[in-house]
Formats: sequence, structure tokens, C-alpha cells
Amino acid sequence: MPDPTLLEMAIESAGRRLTRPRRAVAALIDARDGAFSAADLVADARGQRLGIGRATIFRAIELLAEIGALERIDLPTGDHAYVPCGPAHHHHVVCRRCSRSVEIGDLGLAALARDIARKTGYRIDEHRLELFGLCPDCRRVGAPA
Amino acid sequence: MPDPTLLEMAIESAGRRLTRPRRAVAALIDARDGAFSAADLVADARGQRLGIGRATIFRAIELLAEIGALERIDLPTGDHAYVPCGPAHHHHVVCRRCSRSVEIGDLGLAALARDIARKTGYRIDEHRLELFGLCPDCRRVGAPA
DNA sequence: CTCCGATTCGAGATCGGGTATCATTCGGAG
DNA sequence: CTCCGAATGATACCCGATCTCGAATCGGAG
Ligand SMILES: [Zn+2]
Ligand SMILES: [Zn+2]
Ligand SMILES: [Zn+2]
Ligand SMILES: [Zn+2]
Repeated sequence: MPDPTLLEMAIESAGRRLTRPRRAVAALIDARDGAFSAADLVADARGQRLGIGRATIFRAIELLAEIGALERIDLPTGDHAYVPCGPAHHHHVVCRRCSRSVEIGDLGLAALARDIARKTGYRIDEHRLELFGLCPDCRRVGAPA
Repeated sequence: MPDPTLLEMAIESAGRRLTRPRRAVAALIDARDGAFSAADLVADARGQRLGIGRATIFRAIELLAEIGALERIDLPTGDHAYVPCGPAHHHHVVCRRCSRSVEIGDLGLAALARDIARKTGYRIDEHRLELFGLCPDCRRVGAPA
């Protein structure tokens, strides 16, 4: 079993079955670079004539999100995208042109959330910060669209 | 013309027509408290036997979002919700139980975004911070679900 | 290695938010 | 009051996502 990828290992160490379709989806994700939509994976799978069912792809995405190997991003357009990532709390900066993303640490946001809790009286359980813009490569390429 | 509501004024001052359906949608939103889904408004409209078309409600939401009187929130579930708000840049804290929300100012996030831009090399155009938890009322009410 | 039950799969139906179309109506400027 | 472009609403449509269910698969026990 050569080359057990990060995603595959994440599935195994979460105690879930490592099936062929799941491996295939993991490979599709690895072959990508940056954030992708479920539709992207479905298209990739069809293009490569893998016999992966549509529902299976959604289920694999769901599983990977559950175990923290994938995170859902809400694009400014309202569409959903996913980005592979580690389980530790963090946030993402996503290029709106090529979809490549980088993780950033909490950078004092947890403290800010506490501050907000104190000021508003809300008990804050969860927060999400997403940043969008142009990655270094895409800044170089074209006129700043 | 008694009681020109904030939403109505926002529509007028944006130079858009103030039609009966739009007033009705504005009223539905005012009657609500906190974040709501498009489906909520559709249900409300049907419930009150207003003859408002489904598409019209979506268009009114779109319009209000365009002029900054409404903002789309992406709930942790992946669903979309909307929350009435002013046009200045800000963020929202949303109660996951009753959907009431409060606006919070930028609180140094713009500076943080600049810092992230410098560290990552991305040119950051847009960011979104959303916080979820329990509002003061809902904290009191039940066991912390 | 073989077997078996639980899990997962795949195909297709279905659901639901959101949009496109288009004839009709309406707001509001003049 | 008139008039015209903007807005409406009924309907069809699109597409992401989920559900259903019989069949295939996985992986541990023996
Ligand atoms: Zn890029
Ligand atoms: Zn954080
Ligand atoms: Zn609440
Ligand atoms: Zn901000």
C-alpha cells in the first residue's frame, strides 16, 4: 500500500472504513489545489470515468468534514466550497481567482471573541472568519480585476 | 403615509421604487426579530394570505442586500439567513436558538486583515466574521443545549 | 482463507433554495 | 392624467444536496 495520503490516514485514524470510492475522492482532492466545490469533484470523477456515484462523493465530503480533514467555506457568492485542512482551529484566506488558500492561526481572535461575549452578553460557541482576495501569483498575472 | 420604516426609507433613498410588495416584505422583516431565511418570509407571506409571489420575495431580499439594508449570514449548518443591518462595515453575533443578532464594529479586524495580507502575500479584498452562540435570554431559559 | 454482518455504494427519485421567462400591472415623473 | 420603464407573479426550470433501497464491499472473527 504505497503512499498513504494525509486524507486516507485521517479517515483510518478516525476509525472509518477506507473504501475504494473514498480513496478515489481523496485522490481527486489531492489532485486539486485549493478550494473546490462538490460539483468540481463530481465533474472530475466523471471526467476520469471513475464509477463513483454522485451521492458517494457528497458522503465522502461530509465524512471528511466531520473528521476535520476538510472545512466548508462560504464564498461571497453564496456558493459552498471545501478546503482541505488540519483539525486545529484556524481560518482561511482564499484566492477568489484560483481558489488556492492558506490557513492562518487564530491570531488573537479567540480573545476577541471573549471580548465580544463580554460586551454583548452572548455566550459564543463558534466563530468563523474567512478572507478573500488575490494570492501572490494572481496579483502578478492580470490587471487587478 | 404613516410610519415610513427604516427599510422603506432605505429603499427610497437608494432611488428604487417603493412598491406594495416591497413594503409588505419590509413589514414581514420588521415583524421578525433577528435572522431569518427566505423560506421564513415565504411562509409568513403565505400565512398572512398576502398575494406576494415567491420570486418577488427573493427579489426584495436581493434588493435589500444590494443596498446594504440586509446582509446574508452563512449559518454553521450551511443554510443561508439574512439579518437587517446598517450599511457600515460590521459583523454579526447570532443566537443559534432564537436567531436574534447584534452587530459589532470592526474591533481591530481591519488591522488584522492588513497584518494577514502582509504575512501571506495575499491582497485581501473582503472578509467575513460571524459568531454564533446563545443570546442572554436564551442562556437563561434552558439547559445549555 | 472464508464467511458474515454492518457499513458503504450507486442509481434514481426527490427535495428545496434560487433563478429565468414573459405577459401583465404599477409607480411616479412630468 | 398619461405614459413608460420597472416591478410583479405564475410558472417552468436549474442545480446542489439528500433520501431510498437493493446490491456490493469491507474487514474482523474463526
Ligand atoms: Zn490565485
Ligand atoms: Zn478563530
Ligand atoms: Zn436567543
Ligand atoms: Zn470587519
